[in-house]
Amino acid sequence: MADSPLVRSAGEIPTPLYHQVHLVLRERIEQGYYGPNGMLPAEMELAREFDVSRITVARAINELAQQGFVERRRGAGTRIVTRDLPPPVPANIDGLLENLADMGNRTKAKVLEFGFVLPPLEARQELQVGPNELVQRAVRVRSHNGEPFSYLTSFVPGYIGQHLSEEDMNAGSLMSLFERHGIKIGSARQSFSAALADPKIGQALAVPVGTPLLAITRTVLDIEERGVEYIRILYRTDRYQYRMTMERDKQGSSRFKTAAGTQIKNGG
Amino acid sequence: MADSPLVRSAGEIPTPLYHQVHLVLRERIEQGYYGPNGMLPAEMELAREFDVSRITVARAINELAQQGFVERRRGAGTRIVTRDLPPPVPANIDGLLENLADMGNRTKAKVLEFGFVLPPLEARQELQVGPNELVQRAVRVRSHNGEPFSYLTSFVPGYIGQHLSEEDMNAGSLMSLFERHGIKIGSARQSFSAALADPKIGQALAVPVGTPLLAITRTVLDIEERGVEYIRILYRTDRYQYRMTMERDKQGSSRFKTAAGTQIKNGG
DNA sequence: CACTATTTGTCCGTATGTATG
DNA sequence: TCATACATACGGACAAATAGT
Repeated sequence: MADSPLVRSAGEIPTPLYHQVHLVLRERIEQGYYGPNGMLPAEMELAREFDVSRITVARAINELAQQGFVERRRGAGTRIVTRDLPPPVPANIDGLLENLADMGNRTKAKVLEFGFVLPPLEARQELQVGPNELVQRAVRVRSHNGEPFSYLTSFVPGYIGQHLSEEDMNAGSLMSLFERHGIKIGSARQSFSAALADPKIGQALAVPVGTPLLAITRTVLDIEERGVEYIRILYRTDRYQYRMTMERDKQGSSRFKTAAGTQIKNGG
Repeated sequence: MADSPLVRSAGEIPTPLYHQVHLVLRERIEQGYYGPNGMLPAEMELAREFDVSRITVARAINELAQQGFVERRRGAGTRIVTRDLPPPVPANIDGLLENLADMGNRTKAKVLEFGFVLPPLEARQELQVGPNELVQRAVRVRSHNGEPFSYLTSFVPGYIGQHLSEEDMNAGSLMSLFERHGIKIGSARQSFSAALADPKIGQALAVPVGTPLLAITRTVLDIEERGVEYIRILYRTDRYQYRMTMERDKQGSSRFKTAAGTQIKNGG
């Protein structure tokens, strides 16, 4: 019952308490934590759980009500409004899979920033470029059916980036662009993490600040193991999922053969 | 030069101006916008650029100085600190990889909740069990070197769960337990998302409420495609990363062979 | 119908944080 | 550095609506 503290402004992140509570409640509602057509716990109960004052909880809930997530009635409590039609589970999961190279074909990218810069540390390490070597940096937002779902910051070594114009970045996949310029993709490694939307990213993805985002960092190498692209992608989790399947190999060992793909969710 | 506008609290997002300025400046420095060993523009200049008061800019810069990104000297301006000595890349990345079955061996799990329940909707769908069929539910926290890094909620069909005691859940991997009871793991599918720590999870993982977490949802099937386990895992991103490598196959097609693994980060 | 417990709605006073000029 | 204005957050108090007995 002793709960973990929220981030007081004494700490690191100066985000108002009521807004933090708001975000957590919003996510719970969307995840079905309180059930469909359910009731939110009473203000006092939530105040105890989050260890804040009732007024702070009330303000968080009022914003939920203002956004149509709940309905409040004095004396009766707070009812969760059922957003019609819970997102249908796709009938054919595998049919919706898209691999890395296909991604560009079904989506559109908009270039927000473009230029040649001295790369940040991680990019330098991953791409194995010198400390004073310029790399091409691009910030883009990728959309599907006009709905933004990912925010990309990419770094490409200068000797490759010279051949890529800003218009190129608008186009489909970088993979096909690379191929066209004689660069043979050899391998890629990527890692998964999570991050919060800050004001800039939140605006670009049309989500509130503080929304949790899936973060994928990827390094692409050519067949001679030279760094070709270092990219960090932030995904809206309500519009995008990274899926993978693993199958045991025939030997029955503990190793799995894996296949990865992504799924863009249907409109919400 | 024209930058995206800051978000006044009058608008949607209640993030202090000085912190927004702080974030933008920090990113510029990391991206090399002002060059290495460069000087930050004067406070008044930045104040004009961001259209805020000089004091607001000063506060943002002071936080940068406190975090070691810049050095301030009265009358001389603000100098960007180059931090060389990049954090050493682990000598052997692949040596740190752990696959699914190995996970249990190096970590300890603590059972927080344990019992037989009617499963929530997604669990029922994934495991293909009837609406009134009981399944075993367990909530655990997994730790490495005494540091919690993941929060697991698992569902196992009743006919399997009968054979698994609460003590079993403390032990190593479920995979080896399954094998011991004659269940042949066939395949698994998982998807990646992100979520926020609520008070309960925040306490279990020792992070503040609102911390972004990597969320992995996994369904394990036996060789006859029957659901064996449905599990949702929330990971601290500062202590855990999910990595995967992809290698182009020999045909040169757009398909990749993938191998996945996880890395528990060293203590911070 | 009244009585009560619960819950939301509203106000006060106070303290601190934020942002401006 | 100061004065000012506004936002945030707290505890306390009370009123008003609701549901159950």
